[in-house]
Amino acid sequence: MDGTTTGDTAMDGTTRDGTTRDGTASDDAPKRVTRRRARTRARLLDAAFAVFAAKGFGRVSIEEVCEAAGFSRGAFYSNFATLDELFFALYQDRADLIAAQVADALAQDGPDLDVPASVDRVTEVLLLDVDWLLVKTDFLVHAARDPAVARALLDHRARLRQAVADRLARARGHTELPAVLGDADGAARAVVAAYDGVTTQLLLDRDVDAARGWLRQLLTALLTGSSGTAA
Amino acid sequence: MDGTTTGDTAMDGTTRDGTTRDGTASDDAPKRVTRRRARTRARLLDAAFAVFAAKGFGRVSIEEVCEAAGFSRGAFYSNFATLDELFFALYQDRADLIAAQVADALAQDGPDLDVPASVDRVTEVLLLDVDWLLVKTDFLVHAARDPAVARALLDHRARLRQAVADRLARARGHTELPAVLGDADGAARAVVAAYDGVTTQLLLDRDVDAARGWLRQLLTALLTGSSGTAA
DNA sequence: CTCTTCCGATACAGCGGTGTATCGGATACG
DNA sequence: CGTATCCGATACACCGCTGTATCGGAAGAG
Repeated sequence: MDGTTTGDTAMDGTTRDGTTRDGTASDDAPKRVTRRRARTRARLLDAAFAVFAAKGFGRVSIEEVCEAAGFSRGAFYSNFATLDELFFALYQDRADLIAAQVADALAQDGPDLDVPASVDRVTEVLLLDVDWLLVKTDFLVHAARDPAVARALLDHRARLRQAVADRLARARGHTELPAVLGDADGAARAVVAAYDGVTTQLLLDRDVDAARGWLRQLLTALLTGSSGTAA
Repeated sequence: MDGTTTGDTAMDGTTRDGTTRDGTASDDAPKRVTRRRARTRARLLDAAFAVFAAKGFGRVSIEEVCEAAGFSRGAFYSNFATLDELFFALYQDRADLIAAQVADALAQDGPDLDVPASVDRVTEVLLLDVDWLLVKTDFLVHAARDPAVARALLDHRARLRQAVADRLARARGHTELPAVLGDADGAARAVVAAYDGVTTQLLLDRDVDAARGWLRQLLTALLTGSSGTAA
């Protein structure tokens, strides 16, 4: 998880660090980290996020991203090989961030699970930023047609699901969970599915509060078997 | 639901039937239906579906659609004003078809609801064609950034949800449903959310059978409170 | 401070797609 | 069967964007 791609799969991160017209060998060890470079890269990623959220990945040109970031195309081509590559990096960064936040939210209460409280915290994190959901869905659509990208997304989802499953398993016995969904992993899958489902609706009506309340209700229903009202 | 758009909102279906260089008034009544026209339009739509499914709406040009349909761009511009408009029409057609199939599947058993059987039938219909799910998700992404389109999609979803809710309400008393989700409408929302959630996963792993089984399990869990195994 | 290295700006072809205007052949109608 | 109409094919001008090659100035090392 160093930021660059693994190497053997598609989406080969051969930008310029190592290959190109220097002619030197293609070691994946960048000669120097160079501070300025990191800053422009970050600014490019931020600008790209904003532009993608506003117009959708499919309708964005490299030039637009550069303009939004205050650079010219030279900067882009120095940091990325293609727009897809930038998109991938962008997703990776933000997804890791979210995953950490979720893990954090799940770790906050003691060994016995306080379902409503946990659900509230996780819901807060997951449905915080509509722009992120927009970009994430763009990425889903993108991944659905590129196996390599799909794999990365599946990995990320698996990590999230695992965190949930661990949490649920740890609580088994303390708080009784309805066995209707199978083991903890099955329950975790259900949680993720609920999240995805609510996300879809949220993208259309843009009502974050409603989505949060609704996700809470859905999750507590799934996990406890009783309604979790009181918005 | 006449095929063309409502008129006052965005996505104005002004193609050529009524306006353009004829100069005549812009009645939405096309002068003549013209049989050939309908056929080419249908072929364009079919070709577009295939191309969209394969490459994604964002990566498809008008020219590609025409080539796939065996026409030249003249045919396209004669039938649609923009690619967005075609996409909208395409979605409308297929969505109506699916809605009808679902309604049909729901109407098949008697007044008391046979949950597993109904779930099986509906699941079969909804997760039949991965290509459709791909296009549908493209459309979602599209709608998420265009309020007019979002509205159309929300309407369609509302219709589906209503069909489910009606079916569930009709069964109240005959088959006891767990009240954890609130009224029939709440349960219907849950059903839709489960569908959307499973769809997301399916787009990534492309495992239709697993998705069907999983959706079945999820739905029966939600609607009966007991696991619905035996794949 | 000097010098090397690196990075991003600029210039340049070139392609692919768009939208429009025009025309010849197909189609429905009497 | 003739004819008015409609439809789709063809040709044309036109950007917008891409990718590359080159260069001047910033940043780090000594």
